[in-house]
Amino acid sequence: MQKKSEPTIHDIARELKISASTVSRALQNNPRISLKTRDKIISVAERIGYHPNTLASNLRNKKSNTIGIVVPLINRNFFSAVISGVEEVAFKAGYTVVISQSNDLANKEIAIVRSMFANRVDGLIISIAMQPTNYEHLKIFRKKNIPLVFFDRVVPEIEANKIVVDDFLGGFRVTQHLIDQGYKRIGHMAGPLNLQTYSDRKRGYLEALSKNGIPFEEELSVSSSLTSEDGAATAKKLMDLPNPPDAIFCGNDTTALSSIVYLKELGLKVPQEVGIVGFSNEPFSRMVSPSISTIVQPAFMMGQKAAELILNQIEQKERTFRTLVLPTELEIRESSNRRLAP
Amino acid sequence: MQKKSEPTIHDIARELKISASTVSRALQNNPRISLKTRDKIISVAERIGYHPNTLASNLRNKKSNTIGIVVPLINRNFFSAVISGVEEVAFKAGYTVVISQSNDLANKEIAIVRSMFANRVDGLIISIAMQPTNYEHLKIFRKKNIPLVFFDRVVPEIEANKIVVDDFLGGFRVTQHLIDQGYKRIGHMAGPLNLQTYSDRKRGYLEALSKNGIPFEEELSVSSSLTSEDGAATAKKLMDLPNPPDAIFCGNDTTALSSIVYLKELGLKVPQEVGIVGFSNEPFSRMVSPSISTIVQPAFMMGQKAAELILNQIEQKERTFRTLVLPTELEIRESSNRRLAP
DNA sequence: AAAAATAATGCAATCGATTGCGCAATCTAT
DNA sequence: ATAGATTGCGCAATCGATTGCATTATTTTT
Repeated sequence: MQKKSEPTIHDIARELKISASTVSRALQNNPRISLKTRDKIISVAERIGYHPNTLASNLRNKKSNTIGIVVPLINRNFFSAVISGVEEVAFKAGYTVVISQSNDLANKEIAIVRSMFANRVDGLIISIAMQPTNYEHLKIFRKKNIPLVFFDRVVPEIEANKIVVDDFLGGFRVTQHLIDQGYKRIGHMAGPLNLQTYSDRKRGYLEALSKNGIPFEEELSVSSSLTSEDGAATAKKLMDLPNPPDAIFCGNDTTALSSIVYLKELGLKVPQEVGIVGFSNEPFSRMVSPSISTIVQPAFMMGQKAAELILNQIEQKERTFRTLVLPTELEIRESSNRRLAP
Repeated sequence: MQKKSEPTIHDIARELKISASTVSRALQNNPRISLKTRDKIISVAERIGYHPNTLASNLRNKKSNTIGIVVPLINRNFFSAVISGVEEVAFKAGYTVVISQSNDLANKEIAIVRSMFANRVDGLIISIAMQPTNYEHLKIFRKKNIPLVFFDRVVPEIEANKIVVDDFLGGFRVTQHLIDQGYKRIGHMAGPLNLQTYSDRKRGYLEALSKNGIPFEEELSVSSSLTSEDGAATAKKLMDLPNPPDAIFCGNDTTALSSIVYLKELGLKVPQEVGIVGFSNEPFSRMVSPSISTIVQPAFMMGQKAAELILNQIEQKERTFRTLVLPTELEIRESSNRRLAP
């Protein structure tokens, strides 16, 4: 269907027998235009239903007033909380936020990032997909000097502002906590180790074992994509070992939950017989039974910081790159708390 | 920082001493350009790192190849599944999808929708916020003839393609099921009744009561925003009644879960003493204990259909408006199943 | 009242890609 | 060899908003 053509500033100009320049300036409250003229312009604009064409404006200004944000999955609470944080700050500053998800697939991420670039976003905030690539699609943001902020899952080789949580300390604390609870054989359900997030958590795990004089056994750490299905499968793998663990530090809450379900099926009691700790504090974690001990990340704040960083970059206040490391907290709940267990 | 100016088709043209028209046509594989010239153009384009400026192209074409989707909350499984369905179909058809969330706030919804309009999305798919408005921001899509598809939460007074699930039948089945299980006094935790979704569910509930000769008592139906907190508060309200219900049909799974938690605190057994059914099948619902009976909605399919409808409209294959009603299924789990309960 | 200063507005180019129309070069047919 | 067809490409306008520079209208100054 033929697009009805929208009224433009030229239509307003024609109606009032003035120039489009004047209309444009009036609509931007440029003081060079008299109040009288401006009022006339505004009233005509309203009458004919004028809506500025941002495309034209963006083209001319080389600026879209839009910030792109790319996450692996929007339905992970951690990511949606980060998004909300970004939105809060960006909206206040007059920016629009466009969200996309990569589904952890490299190709989709590449397509999305290209499209955002093509649409000339003023900045990009991204947590990269699990599936590894060469990150050429992100390097062009650096090359073209378009503000880029990584959060949570970062690309070490690209120079940019980055915000991460202290995954190492998180992993360390989880493991130390399990040891303190008297668990003797602690397994680890790791994420893809090409991502620093997950390798740091594992390093924390190893460090805690080592500090406590517990030898690490390769078979006790299994890496996967951390979907719900992976959780059950990995739990099975671990429990099928000749010498199975009596506690599992899971890479996220989703796998922690599916592990608990699997252990229940085996007739094992959590936390009495097997301790479980997750990571990221999904909302269901405190509601399920047993409630899941987990690492709480300041997701909303992470989003706020990411937005602040990118706005600073866009507005050229900053020329150096920083890596912010945000703190995490261990929230001890039932799934790892033998002392409180009935 | 001065935006480094991107190479354009004019740069390519200058380099090869040909016109920009030719470059433009070559890059679109227009047969009017000879293979030899095209190859030269493409190789120069690659060498100098040319990336088309979609803004300019969209402006000229009055088309952005973008579909907007607005949902109340991206971290509700139902909505993120719909989004995934939309994305799947839209990507295949060569469209980009931009996602935004209204947080159920009218003002944010208005701002988002305006911005999408200003950016000239080719179509908009929306599930409206709980907070009611006059929907002027959506009516302009109709006025300007820009394709608009409502899903789940629709605006009855606006003529457009709509996709809903059979909420009435869903509500009916839930209630009938509870009656079949022998529950005698069935409460209902309703959503905001200005939304058809929720009023239909309530109508289903009323119809089932009536069919079974059970008189409806006003105090047994409480309306709220259905957040987790609302769930616990409403459950308290219902259980504090002089004659409290022995079953609750909750407006969603989130409130079903928080109700269960609250009932447990009261020392009441679910489903033995109180039966609970939710709506929408969040992933946690089958994992928690007791697992939550719920209504399964074909969310992903809903997204696919929404995308198909909007693509048809964009490509002018359709001129009439339809309302698709998708089926739902009752998934009986532990929270309402007295017979299986230990 | 003429000159100078100030205020208000217009002209035309620009952002980058697209496209109708026309011109020139090459090829085909007679 | 020449009219006619075909192929390959360029000119210039267009999409809608913005802005440096000029121009005109108005006010102030002497």
